[in-house]
Amino acid sequence: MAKLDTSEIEHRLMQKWAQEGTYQFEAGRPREETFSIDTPPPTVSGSLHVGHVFSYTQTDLMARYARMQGKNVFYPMGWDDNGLPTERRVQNKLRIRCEPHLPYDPAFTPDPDPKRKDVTPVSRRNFIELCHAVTEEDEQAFEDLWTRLGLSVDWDQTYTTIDDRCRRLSQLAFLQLADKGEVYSSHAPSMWDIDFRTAVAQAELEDREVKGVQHRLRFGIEGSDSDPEGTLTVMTTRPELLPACVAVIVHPEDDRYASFIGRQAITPIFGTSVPVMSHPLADPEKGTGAVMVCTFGDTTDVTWWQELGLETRVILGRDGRLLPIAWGETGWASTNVARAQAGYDAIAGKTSKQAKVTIVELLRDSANAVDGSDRAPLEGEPVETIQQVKFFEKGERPLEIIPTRQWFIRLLDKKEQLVEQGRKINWRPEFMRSRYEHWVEGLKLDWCVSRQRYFGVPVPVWYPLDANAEPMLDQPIFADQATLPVDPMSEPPAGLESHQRDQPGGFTADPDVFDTWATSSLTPQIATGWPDNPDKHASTYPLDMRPQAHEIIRTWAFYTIARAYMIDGQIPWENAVISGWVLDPDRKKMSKSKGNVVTPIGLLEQYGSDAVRYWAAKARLGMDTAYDESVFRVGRRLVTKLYNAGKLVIGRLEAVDLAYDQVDSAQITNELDRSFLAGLDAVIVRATDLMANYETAAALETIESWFWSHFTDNYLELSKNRAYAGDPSALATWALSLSAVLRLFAPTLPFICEEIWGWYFAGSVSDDGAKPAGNSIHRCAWPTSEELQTATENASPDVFEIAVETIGQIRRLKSERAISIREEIPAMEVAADKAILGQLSAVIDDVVNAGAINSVKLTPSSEPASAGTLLEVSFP
RNA sequence: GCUCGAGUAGCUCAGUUGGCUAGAGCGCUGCCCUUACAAGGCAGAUGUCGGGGGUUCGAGUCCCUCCUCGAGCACCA
Repeated sequence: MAKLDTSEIEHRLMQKWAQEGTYQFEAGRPREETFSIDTPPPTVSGSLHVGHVFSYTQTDLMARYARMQGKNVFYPMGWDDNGLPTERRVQNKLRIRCEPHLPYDPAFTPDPDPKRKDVTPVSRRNFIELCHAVTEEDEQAFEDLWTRLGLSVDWDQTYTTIDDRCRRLSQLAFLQLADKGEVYSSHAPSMWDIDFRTAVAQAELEDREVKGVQHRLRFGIEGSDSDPEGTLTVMTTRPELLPACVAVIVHPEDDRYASFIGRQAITPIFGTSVPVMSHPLADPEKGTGAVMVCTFGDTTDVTWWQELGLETRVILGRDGRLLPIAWGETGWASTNVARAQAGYDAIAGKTSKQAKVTIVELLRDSANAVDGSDRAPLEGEPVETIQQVKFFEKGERPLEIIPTRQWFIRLLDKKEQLVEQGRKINWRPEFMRSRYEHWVEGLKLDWCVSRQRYFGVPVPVWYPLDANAEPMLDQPIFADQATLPVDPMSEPPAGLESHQRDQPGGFTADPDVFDTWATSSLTPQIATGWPDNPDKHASTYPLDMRPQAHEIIRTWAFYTIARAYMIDGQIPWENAVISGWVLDPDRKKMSKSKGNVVTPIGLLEQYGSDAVRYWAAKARLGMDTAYDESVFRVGRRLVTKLYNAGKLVIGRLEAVDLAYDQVDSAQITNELDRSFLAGLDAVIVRATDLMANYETAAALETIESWFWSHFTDNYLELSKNRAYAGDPSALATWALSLSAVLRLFAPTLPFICEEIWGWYFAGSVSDDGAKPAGNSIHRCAWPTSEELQTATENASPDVFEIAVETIGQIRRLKSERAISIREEIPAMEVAADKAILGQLSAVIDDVVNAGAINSVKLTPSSEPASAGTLLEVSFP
């Protein structure tokens, strides 16, 4: 019991728990005795921030509570290391870039000098090896932080989303879906990031506001050359897509354009003949009411293109630059080939942004864009506007829609069932359910799972090559499920030889990898041992709890529910527990990109792990919380108080050589003690109820406020004299109540509670049910009413409250007179109702002792005391 | 535009199914070194419960409406 040194305690206990396997999952115990958690595998992209500390602590509270309820807690940890964030981090950190066509160089070592301007191209295999090396380093740092924070994770249950088992399960789950006809590949317009050069899924899109300029483009109408009214004007923010125009759409009931429907319009400059058609999605209120459809400017274009069977004229390449296009007899048709080609050559090879500028200049300069007329193709002045544009959530330039071949998992045919699955899950807080439902109901696309990247789980597919070495994409060769994981880029499919790779009549690999979510949506299966360890799976699945943040309801939660439904028709977990965000004092979300992040390890050093956990535990589930360091200080104060209270109580118990297993609650006969314990009992009942409902913050509030106002500030003060005098009732009460207090705080403050527990309670106690057994408080039972029953029989908390009110008034009188609490007062008078005085008289000795009162007079009064009090204390 | 959440003391927040005089912590003021604790203790001050209307014996809490902030989804020519 030296001076409190939280850092020393933390390091010592971290080691003890690891050595003793305090948090180990016990294989073989039945499902109903198990509490299993589908832990979010954090993205291993460099560093954890204070938001992680916040939400993972909230999960740990539930894990620890369940463990104290006698549950066999299954609390695994995963690292999500596959995917773009890792690739990007490795690229930046090591100054390299993956160039898949390069040969493997076993001797390559990166030069991470940050001053170096250039970037070294490396082979795919080198790149993947370096990704592994970097993530291993990061994962160790993450584990160290979690351990220091006191997460009661079973470190034997870990996985990384790129490890062999995850790659195998990810591929297996995909192949099983292929067997059921739930996956397909198609060459279709897809959301495409031109920087990462990969397709992205609907769930990874986000809208951002971008300044745009609206231009009015005048199209000619075929056969109306001489008619001054024979033009049609469209409005567009993407004039550079004019060569990709395939139709003009108007609303079927728009009278202005009724006579144009069914005729052909001629695009300015390029002289392309495109049909004028009607479709209800054209909004007469917007722009001119007439829209040009391009392949592809936005998702509505895709809809029109599909529903109206329009032509395809793609001009954007995968790098976001305009493709070279030939016009004329063998190329694209135009009423004026030379002019179309000249116009296009001016924009070919440019980015969309550059081409936009050029094409507007061309249109402006063009006096007679429409053949044989003088009508200027640009009408009026451009108008600036703010538009909502779709971005990849990790991207920096707007997404384009580019036709590519991608693999999809069918979801659109399961929307109703997936909403239904969501209704079987308890969402905490409940209102988060609506986020899930809105997302499912708003789904527009199947799940695009292929990515044109490198550090991921390979799509386990090859294609046969025909005699011309062209892949037969409609005849994919799926990998044998017994040989997973497989890398089609380095292994041949069953029945073929490596030398046939990329040869006519041979095979070629699908070069893509899966979307990270395609693997992380399987964490319930990965963690619980599906399908290799059926016993473990049966004893942990479906899991009890999925903790996660609200911004990934549409990705992780949704995909996980969908995968589980397709695998076994079940919900993956009973409870979706949604944490809030940590906001900085300006109420912006704290994130690395905003540069306002505080490093967690520094906080743990400064305030102690328990104090940081206290801050996380005080926040209500699902509520965003402002980052406020004063709460850490409050937590630290609580830790210090517990330490000191523990020192006082245990110091006394040891001074009289009273071991915990000698404590006899039948000796608790003093009314103050009994009444105090009755109040503790009420706190236990309420806290237990709240914890069972995942209301950890409210439970802590209940325990904490009682601890200060009843336990330390009043009960210990009131009973101290008796305890020092060796009164068995007081000593037994001290032992029982401190034991309960430590266990109530143990989930929130695991370090200090374990430390104090070790001074006295650990190992010295019997294993008779209510009394805790074992060497660690974290394997002990959560307090119950039963363990206090002997002492609290027929006791009411009221007597203690009356004593508290009396000592409170004594202190106030002394405070008003500016005298020390120890200063002796010769006489005191208490006026109150007879019944109150009766209760008070049973405990008055403790009150006058604690208040240093020499004599007391109890005066019955028929008048009620002053408003709000039961009694009136005065010093005559 | 639709949906969800939030609005309570200077700050951060709690207020169960309507019920005594609306609470806590921080901060602030004053007092007290009391044998666990000065990294402490005790005491004190502080409110148009976002605005308006309604239901009720009674509304921070229920209903209607409006305002502000945050978020999700949709639209986005």
